[in-house]
Amino acid sequence: MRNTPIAEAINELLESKSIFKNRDVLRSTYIPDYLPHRDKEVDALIKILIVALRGDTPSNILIYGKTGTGKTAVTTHVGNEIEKVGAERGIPCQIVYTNCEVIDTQYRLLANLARHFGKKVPMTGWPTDQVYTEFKKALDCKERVAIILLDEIDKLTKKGDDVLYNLSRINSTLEHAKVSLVGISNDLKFTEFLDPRVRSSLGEEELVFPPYNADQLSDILRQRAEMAFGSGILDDNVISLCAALAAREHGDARKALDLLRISSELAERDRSKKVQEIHVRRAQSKIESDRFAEVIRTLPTQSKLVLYSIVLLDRSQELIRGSGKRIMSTGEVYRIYKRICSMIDLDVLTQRRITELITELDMLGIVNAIVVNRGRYGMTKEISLDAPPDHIHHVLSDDARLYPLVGMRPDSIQMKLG
DNA sequence: CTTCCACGGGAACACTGGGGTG
DNA sequence: CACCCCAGTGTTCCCGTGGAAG
Repeated sequence: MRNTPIAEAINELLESKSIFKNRDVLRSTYIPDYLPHRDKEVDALIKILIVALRGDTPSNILIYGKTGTGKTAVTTHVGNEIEKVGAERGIPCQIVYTNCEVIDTQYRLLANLARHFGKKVPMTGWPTDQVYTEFKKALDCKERVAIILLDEIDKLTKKGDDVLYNLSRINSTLEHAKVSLVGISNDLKFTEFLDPRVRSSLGEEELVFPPYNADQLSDILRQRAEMAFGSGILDDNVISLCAALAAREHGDARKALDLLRISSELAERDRSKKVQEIHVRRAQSKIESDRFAEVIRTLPTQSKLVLYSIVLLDRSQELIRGSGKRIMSTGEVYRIYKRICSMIDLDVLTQRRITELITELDMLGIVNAIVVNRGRYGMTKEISLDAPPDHIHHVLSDDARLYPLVGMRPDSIQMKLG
């Protein structure tokens, strides 16, 4: 039987043995039975939540820690175990996990909770207090303890802390059920802007997860690698390198796992039998540039246009005064923005709005923008690109709406400004 | 002391996608 | 069906404010 070249390539790839035994354990969403170097935190959490199994209401908890310090893993793990033990002993204890980055408004949070307890709530349409009432009714229909995990709780507080206020005092209005809240945040200061009553109620107990150091990260990686690979797949220094690179970034275990997984995938694509240091290095830069491209690609059109303006200015400044510092002001960016907006027939937003979009680009790490006071010459943001302009330009030019602009010379825009 | 330019908070508005009611 | 209500999002409008150069 004859195969086409493509079919042969597919067959070859299929038959070549994967270096993975189990790829999924390298994902940061996988939660192993034992979490290395988190015994203290697990213990503390159990001690607080255990009262749920005696039918009491556990204290509300706030958990802090940078990304990849195991907050979510520890919390969900402990939660699941408590729920399981409760079920075995016939004690009604329910854990509800909510990620507030996805479910980031009062309505959505309450609707989600209500649905969890079996109510049918439409995605939109109802007044919020009706959803709240429905949720309460569903919850209170029998004796139970509900532990509500609010991951990334800081994302919720921006849009009004009314929900948190209502939830934190819900116990006084319940007859049968009991609720305790576990907030997870990577922002230590997020309670600053909270209503003091909410703050004190939410933070009855506080736990802080310290970052992992390189040795601890190595332990975590070794544990996962044992499950993920057969023996002899990883070069000796691969794990310590992943750990070291991730330790440099505030001890982020997610980053460490991503590095290990991506570098193994790269090795596999290379049809290499082993994962080597070079694969880790390549994974490192791949992760970085993928993140960048992804962030830029998913930007709203208006933000893309602002960014495009900045890229154009960045280039033209180079033309004008050689390789200068390439710093521009909001006013300059806005002038260019208006120009190219009309060129591609898009609504021109106000400068007030553009200021905000620039601030967002700054927070995404695509540009640098610092506010300065230039005395007689007023106040502005000093803006500069924080990534290779060509890279940004390349990603931006993939957007169909920006086609008419691609290839336009920066100096032509300068000229048209007159 | 004035002046300049934009920052950034806050209110108000338009619009969307979904109710429920007569 | 028409009609009004609601939450949420993105935006505009208005405006007080900063702080060094002139």
